[in-house]
Amino acid sequence: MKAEPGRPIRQLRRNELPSGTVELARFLIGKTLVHDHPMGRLSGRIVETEAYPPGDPAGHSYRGRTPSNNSLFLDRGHAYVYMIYGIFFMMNVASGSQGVGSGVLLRALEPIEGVEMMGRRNGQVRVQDLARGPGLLARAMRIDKRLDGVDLCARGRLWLGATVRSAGPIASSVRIGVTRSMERRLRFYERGSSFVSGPGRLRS
DNA sequence: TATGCGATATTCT
DNA sequence: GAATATCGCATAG
Repeated sequence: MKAEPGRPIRQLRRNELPSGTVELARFLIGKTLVHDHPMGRLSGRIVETEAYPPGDPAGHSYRGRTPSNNSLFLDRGHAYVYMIYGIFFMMNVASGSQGVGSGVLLRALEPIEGVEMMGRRNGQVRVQDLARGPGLLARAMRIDKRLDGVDLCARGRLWLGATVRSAGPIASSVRIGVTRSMERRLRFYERGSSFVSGPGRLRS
């Protein structure tokens, strides 16, 4: 892997994270997700998120705290990782205070470091597609259930970093794939980014 | 470009 | 037994 940045990425402190779920979802656009993997560093610029606020019928915390969704109830800045459809993992950033179930789903990244390791096999996969969509994002970043509950603001393998390149205009839309509260515009993305997921009409 | 469907495991009813 | 915050492939327009 090529050591890319001239300057180390600064880790975000918890008190820099906005306390509201929607605010955090917006805030995270343009920020960095870093995984210091044994095989090398993987990092990417967050370009698409979705908010799942407290009391949201579409949120995993809606029916109360269970062993599987416990991480959503941690203080903001903790990772909630779960498996879906038996195949993919999804990563969220818990957004509430201790005991409040809410989070922000990370939906797409612009790969920065470790691009080769992100599963680009013999140039078949375009860089734009490596982390387009929440399932692909987790796969590219080598995120699985073992990272569930990790504090992204503490020293560890997985953490949130400050902006590397400032974000362009941020647009919003309805969320993708949800079947409840379908009208709420809780998806946020960097307008014009070619790394954003979803159908064309939800990317501009 | 848009829509439909199968694969697959865990959780909850 | 049903549902699921998905993806990739197939097919049609």
